Amino acid sequence: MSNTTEDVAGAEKRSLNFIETIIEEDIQNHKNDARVHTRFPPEPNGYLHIGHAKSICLNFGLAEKYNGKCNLRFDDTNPEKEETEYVDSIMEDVKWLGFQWDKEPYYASDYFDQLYSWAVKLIRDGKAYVDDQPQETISQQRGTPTRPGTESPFRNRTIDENLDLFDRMKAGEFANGTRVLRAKIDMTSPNMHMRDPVMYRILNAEHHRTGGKWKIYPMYDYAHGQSDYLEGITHSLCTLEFEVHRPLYDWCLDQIIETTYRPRQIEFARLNLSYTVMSKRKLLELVKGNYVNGWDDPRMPTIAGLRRRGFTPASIRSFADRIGVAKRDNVIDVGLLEFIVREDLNKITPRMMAVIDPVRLMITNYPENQTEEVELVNNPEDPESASRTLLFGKELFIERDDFMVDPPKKFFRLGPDREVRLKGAYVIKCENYDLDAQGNVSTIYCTYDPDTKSGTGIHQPKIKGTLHWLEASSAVNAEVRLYDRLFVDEDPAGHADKDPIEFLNPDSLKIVTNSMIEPMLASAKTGDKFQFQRIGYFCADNDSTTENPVFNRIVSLKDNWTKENQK
RNA sequence: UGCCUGAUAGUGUAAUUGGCAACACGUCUGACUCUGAAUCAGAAGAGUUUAGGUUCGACCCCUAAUCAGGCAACCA
Repeated sequence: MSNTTEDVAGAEKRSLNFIETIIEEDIQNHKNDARVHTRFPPEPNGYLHIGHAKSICLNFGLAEKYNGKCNLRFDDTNPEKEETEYVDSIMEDVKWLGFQWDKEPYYASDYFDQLYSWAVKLIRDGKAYVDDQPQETISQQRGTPTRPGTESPFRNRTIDENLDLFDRMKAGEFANGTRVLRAKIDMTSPNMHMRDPVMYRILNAEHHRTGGKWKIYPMYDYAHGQSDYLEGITHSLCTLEFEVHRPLYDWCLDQIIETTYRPRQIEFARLNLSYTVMSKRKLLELVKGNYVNGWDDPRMPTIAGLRRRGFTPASIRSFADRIGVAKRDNVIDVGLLEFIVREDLNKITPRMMAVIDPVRLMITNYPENQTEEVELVNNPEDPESASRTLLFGKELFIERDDFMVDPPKKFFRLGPDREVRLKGAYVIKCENYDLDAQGNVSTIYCTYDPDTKSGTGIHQPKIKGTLHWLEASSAVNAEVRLYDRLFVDEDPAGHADKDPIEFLNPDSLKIVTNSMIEPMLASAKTGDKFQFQRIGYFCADNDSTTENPVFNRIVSLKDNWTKENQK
C-alpha cells in the first residue's frame, strides 16, 4: 500500500538517456570531482533554429538536472563569417527559452593568446610545423578516405625556422593563404582529420571582438577542446558529424593537460523535422531568395520564427524533452511539435470569437435596433479564469464554411431548415439565404428562439452544431495570416537531384484582410496568444496596431471534420 | 577499396544490464460536450535488419552479412 503512494508521488521516473548514463557513471566514479559542466557553443554566423534548441535544452537541462553549470560560448574563430548581430540574437534566443548561462558569455576569441602560446609549445616539442604550400597542394597530399596521404616537404624543418615563421605569420608579414601551421600527427592515419590538420591560417580580417589584433586564427579543432578545458567543461556535447574529430579533440587535450581533470566529447544525433529544412545554408537561401520574409518569418524553423509565430518557450522545451537524445538518425514528425504547442496553448489561452471568412447572417425575428450582452467564459480549461460579455444583435457574421446550401447529412452546421446554437447565445434556424451575382452566399436569414439563451438551462440535445459568431456593428476588422508548413514534401532536402525550393508549399501563407474579431482583441499586444474559438490558436504579430490588428495562426485546432471529409 | 557510427510498431524514445518488448505522438472505435477542440474509455499495430553461434533462456553477448549516415574547408 505504502508503495503505491510513493510511486504516485515520485512522478514518472523515466529511464536515463545514454548521456545521462555516462554522466551518472562519471559522478559515481568521482571523475572531475563529480562536477557536471556543459556548454552551448554556437558560431555567431547565423540565427539559431529548433535543432539548436534541442542542443540548448540538452546542455542547460543536464546542468540543471545534475546541479551543474552550463556556459554559453561563442565559437568565433572565423572572423570572415561572424558578426555581433548574431551574437545578440543568440543571447536573446537562449534567454527566451528560459535558460541562464553561468557568469558572462564566453568567447573562443578570449583564448587566442593562450592558444597561441600552446601552439608555440607544440612547435618547440616538434609537434607542429609551418607549411608553405598552397591550399590545393596540401589538399592533394592529404589523400582520400581510402588512400593515405603523403608528407609535406616542409614537415621536417627545424624548430627555430618554424618558430620564426610562425612568429612572422602572427606579425602579418605574409599574405592570406600563403602559410599555415599544421600539427605533426600522421599522414597515413585512416582518419582524415589526423593527417597533419591545419591549426592556424592567415586571415587578414577584422574580428568582431579582437579587431585587427590578429593576423592568424585558430581552426575549430585546435580551439574547441582547449576552450572546454579552460572553462572546466566536463561533458562536451556535439552532433554526430564531429565523431571523427574526437581523436583530434583528445590529441589536442593530451598536449596541454597537466592534471587529472579532462573534458570529454560526446556526440548525439541532430534533430530533423519533417516538412522543413534545418541547415543554416538552406535557411539562408530561403531568406536571401525572398522565399520567406526574413529570419523571423513565422514559417521558419528558426527560434526567432517560432517565437514570432507564437510558439511558447514551454512548448519548445517540452518538445526537446519528449524527442529524447540518441545516436541514431531521426526524423521527428512536425505533428508532434504541433501536438505539444496545442497542449500548452490549450491550458493558457483565452477563448475568443473571430470570424476568418465572414458571411452576413440576419435574425429576422430579432427586434430592430436592439442589442444585448451575452456572457462567455474566457477559458473553460482554467477554473480561475474570468468571463466577459459580448454584444449580440440582429445582424451577425458567421464563418462562411459553417453554412452550406446543400449540406450532406453528417454536416451538423447550418443549412436551409437546419438548427444550430450560436455559442453563448441562442439556437437559430435557417429560413432562407441570398446569393450574389457570382452565386456565392451573401446573406443568411434565420429565426432565433428567445427561450434558448445560454445560461438559462434549457437543454436542446438534438442541436449538434455550435457556431462562433460576431455581432456586425461591434465587430472589428482584422488581418489574419494563416500559416501552413513551408514545404509539401516530407523531406525537402532529401532529394539528391532536386532543390528543396522545388517543394515549397504555395499555400504556406494565406493573408486574409477582411476577418472580423471581437472588439477587445483589437488592443492585443504583440505576442499575446488566444484561441479563436473552433479555429485555432493565434498570436498578435509585430505588425499589429490598434487600427490594423494582425494575427498569426500558430496552429489550427485538431480538425476531425476536415479529416473525415477528405476520406 | 578504407575508417567511424548506427539499425526496436507509421514516427520518436524505452526495456532497471540475459528473464518472451513499454511509453508518447499518429491511426481506429466509443462516451461526453454550448469549440466536430479538450477530456475520458478502449482497440489495432513490432517479435527487435538478416544468418549463424553462446545460453535453460538473447533486443541485449560473439561472428558474419545487409542497409543507412558520417569522413578528403586554410568552415564550424
